[in-house]
Amino acid sequence: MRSLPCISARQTSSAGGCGPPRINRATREKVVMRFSQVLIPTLKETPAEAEVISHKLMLRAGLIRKLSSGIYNWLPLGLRVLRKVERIVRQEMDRAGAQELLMPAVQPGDLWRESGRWEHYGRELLRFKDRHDHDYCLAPTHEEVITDLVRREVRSYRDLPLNLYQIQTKFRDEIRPRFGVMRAREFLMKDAYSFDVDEETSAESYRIMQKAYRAAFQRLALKFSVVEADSGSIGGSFSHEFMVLAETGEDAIASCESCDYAANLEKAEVPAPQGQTPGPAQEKAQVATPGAHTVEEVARFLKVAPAAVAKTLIYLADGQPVAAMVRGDREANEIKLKNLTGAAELVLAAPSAIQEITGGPVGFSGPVGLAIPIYADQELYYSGALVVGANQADAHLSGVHLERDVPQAKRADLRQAAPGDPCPRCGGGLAFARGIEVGHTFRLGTKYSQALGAAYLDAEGQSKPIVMGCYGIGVSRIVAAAIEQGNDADGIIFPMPIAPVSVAVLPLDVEGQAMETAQAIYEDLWAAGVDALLDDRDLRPGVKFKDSDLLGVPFKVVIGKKGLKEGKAEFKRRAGGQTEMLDLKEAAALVAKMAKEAGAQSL
RNA sequence: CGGGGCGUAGCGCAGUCUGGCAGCGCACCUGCCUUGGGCGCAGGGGGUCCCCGGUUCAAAUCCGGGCGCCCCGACCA
Repeated sequence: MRSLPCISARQTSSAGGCGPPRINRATREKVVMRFSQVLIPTLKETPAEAEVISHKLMLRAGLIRKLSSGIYNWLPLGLRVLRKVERIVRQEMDRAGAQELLMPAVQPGDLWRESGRWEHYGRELLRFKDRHDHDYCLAPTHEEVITDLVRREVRSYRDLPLNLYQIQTKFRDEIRPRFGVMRAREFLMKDAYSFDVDEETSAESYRIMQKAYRAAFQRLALKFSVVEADSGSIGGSFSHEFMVLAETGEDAIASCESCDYAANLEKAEVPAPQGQTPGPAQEKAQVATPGAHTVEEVARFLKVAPAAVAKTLIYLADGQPVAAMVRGDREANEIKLKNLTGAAELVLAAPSAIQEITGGPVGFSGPVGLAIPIYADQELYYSGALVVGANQADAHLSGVHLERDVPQAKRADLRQAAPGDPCPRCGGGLAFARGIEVGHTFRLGTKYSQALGAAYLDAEGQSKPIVMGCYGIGVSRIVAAAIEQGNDADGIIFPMPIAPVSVAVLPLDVEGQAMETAQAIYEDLWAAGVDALLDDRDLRPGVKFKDSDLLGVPFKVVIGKKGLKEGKAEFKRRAGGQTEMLDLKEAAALVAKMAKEAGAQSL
């Protein structure tokens, strides 16, 4: 029987006597994954702060602990998961030809002023001053720094293309951190930046990253979907999001049932209705609608369908009032409106502002006579007679025809896609799902290279701006996303490639043959390149089973009296299935083989 | 930032309305027992009742102020 290479024995309180030899503290180069020695503070009860399942389970399994709102400690087992995710991402980036570097988390404000984002990024950018009273910020992303680096070091088209990435802690002062590490303020992110001579080669770099992302998420064993997305404050022409599909996802996704079109709901295009727009059907007329504020109330009062009513929403776009109109039974898409107005900030106007702008109270706004920019959803042009607010209390206008009565309105795609809408690409049906954004790829064009003067000399000696792309993966968020996808009543079910350990070895008796056998299997597994956790605690079997399940360890090897009598170890998969009896002599080798086939990699 | 809620032992909570010994379960420590799915019995330790101020003979409890956290809405990997 093997024994550990320790010089002096260490006893744990739980063993309470002459247990098996322990690893010497002074000589522990050897990996220690003994439950009694690792900090794994599992909880029976769920802390009150957690709402979603991944957050609850990460706390209960002792993977993380909160330090402050949106700021977490990663405990030993949680860190192992994080490191495994990180390693897969790193390997796929390297494979795709990207080069790893590391940039500072603390960055000078002046650089952000140069790109214009010191003013535009908003409160999410955590700013502070150093002792010399100079502005600094905690980096939420690294376009400025990487562009600054490249503009200094890259001169010639011969230096391009270039793809640089890092895996680093970011800080975004989220308005409302929630769901544990899912939406934390401090989080671990992989961010890559590509630099190319023109749009064509930049598109190729983009394709390479897309491919690397697909490979990474496949290896992470996550169910995901790639969708078209809004590029938000990062900017650029277009972008894709990688969504892990989960009911609790914060994003809604629309995808075509016939072709491969898929988009974030906030981006999903709505095609214009078919056919000719009708002419005016009625004369415009004011009607009394006492107390009818909502579309429902107005429609019921006037005995028309909600679709015959047009909502007029008053927004402030960078402080300037604008009106947005959608059909009464539709939802306005604020992202689309924001992009149409080109505003950095778009908020619904407060009731007092609405009164001031329209002359009427909330619920009675309408486009007729409004002296502010008006954006009207294209669908509204297919009605010959709309009901709209009259900009005075208790009154609406009926028979309104947009082209006749509101000629200055800008016709646009302004509403949220909804069930029943056709696919904007092929006309097929749209399906709706929810997802967690774990990756985002952007074509940046020359936005940052022009702002910061990152240029190269082409073969003719002409100076040209470098064409950029940027590519993010939320490493810490993936851990939460994986748990959202893999859990049951007993706890986490980790995919093998990112499990904190691949195998839990449970001796049901911590003295004698069971413990010796378990320890031998534990060591053989490590020797075979499979990481294992030995539950050497002197506790009842039930506790060990529960903890092992809670932690989501994919494989379990149980050594108990029953099996030992027959020279067998018991093997069970966390994801389900029958218990198998393995011959003790080959148990470790067999389990190691199965673990590797399932994607196990020792950390 | 707006709206709602919470803050009492490591965790989950009761006590607060109606001021009067600071409690329960789990966890932890000791002993016994038990040993195949969070076992049982006995004993024990542990409190800035979030902080500051006020009212009162007396404050976890009432009043004022502050801080922290969670949930619902607008931002993002």
